[in-house]
Amino acid sequence: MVRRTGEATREEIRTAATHLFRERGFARTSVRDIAALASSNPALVIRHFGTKELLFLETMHLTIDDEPLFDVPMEQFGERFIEVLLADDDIRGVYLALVRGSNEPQIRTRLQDIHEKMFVGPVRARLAGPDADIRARLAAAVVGGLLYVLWVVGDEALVAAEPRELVVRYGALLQQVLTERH
Amino acid sequence: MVRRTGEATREEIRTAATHLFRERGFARTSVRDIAALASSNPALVIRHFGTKELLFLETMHLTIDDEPLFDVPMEQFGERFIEVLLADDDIRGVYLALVRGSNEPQIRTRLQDIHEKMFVGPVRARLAGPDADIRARLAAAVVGGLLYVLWVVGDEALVAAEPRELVVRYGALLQQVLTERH
DNA sequence: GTCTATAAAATGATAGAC
DNA sequence: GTCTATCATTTTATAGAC
Repeated sequence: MVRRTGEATREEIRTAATHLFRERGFARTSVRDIAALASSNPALVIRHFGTKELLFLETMHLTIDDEPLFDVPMEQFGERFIEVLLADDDIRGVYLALVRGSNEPQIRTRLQDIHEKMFVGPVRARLAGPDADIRARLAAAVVGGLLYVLWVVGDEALVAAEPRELVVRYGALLQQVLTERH
Repeated sequence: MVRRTGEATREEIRTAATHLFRERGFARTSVRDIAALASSNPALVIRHFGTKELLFLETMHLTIDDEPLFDVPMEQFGERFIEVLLADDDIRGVYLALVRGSNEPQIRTRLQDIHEKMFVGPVRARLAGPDADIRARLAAAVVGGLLYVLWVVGDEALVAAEPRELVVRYGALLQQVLTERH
């Protein structure tokens, strides 16, 4: 067997780090906290992952299944997109940790990557024309605005609103932007 | 004379703090840094302002002149609003510092206040109907989305774009959302 | 009001025994 | 691979002389 017992420890540390970074963010999570939750010790955390920041970058990532998830008619894309984003529980924690940690250049770069792949990409794939890129980026700003207001700012009226109402209203709004009837 | 020399020191500390908090944010600005820039010392900073966080809250605020600035026809409001937000140099630094520091409950509360007064308020004042509040909040999310994408994420294509093009395109987009032609 | 000196605590990371 | 002990630094905040 090639497998070593270290692999299990490594995985426990990774799990603990994922949990804590999502919950408290980068700055408020210490290497000691992670070690404690993983029933390990700080030295091992560093030994396995190098630095706290490398561990953060290794755990804080997001992916989106574009093709299968958005196999809906184009006129329902706006609503469906918002629905998927708000339904996925992983997104919120990772997103918040990245936004609040974005003072660190590496973390900000990760935020850019995720923004590009999760927001800009899916939208641009559904637009055409010479200005498709900038239109997609502005539509992605609209999408990001909802997550920002719900999760970073925490607009109390919107947080307390019926999720379905948010999906319908903001979905329609996004759709309107994408369709762009002048 | 009632004025004491302490007032000048206090003002220098306030100025230094404003500058550094805008430039580097809360976490990356130390009381020592502020004292050094103010040609003072850490003890005096604390003596005058209590804690670093109180000093942060005293310096990081924004106001908007609603009435005089938005004295334009309603159909130009969207573009004008975006134009004003992007033109004001104070906003960016304060906004970034608040977003990145929003792990701290007090800082997040301040962000909520500013969001309410700067974004939700002006928009809602121009909407009517039973759903004016939620529509204003969703439109404010759209507005926040642009600042978020430009300043927090730093979408390189948008940052590099002609400011005028952003104002025109995103202004039209916001206008469309406010006018809401179905 | 001002400042030097320092307290008190927390942090990321490392050395070296096992 | 693991862990104890600790280094080295940085932080906010305070005590007390002037």
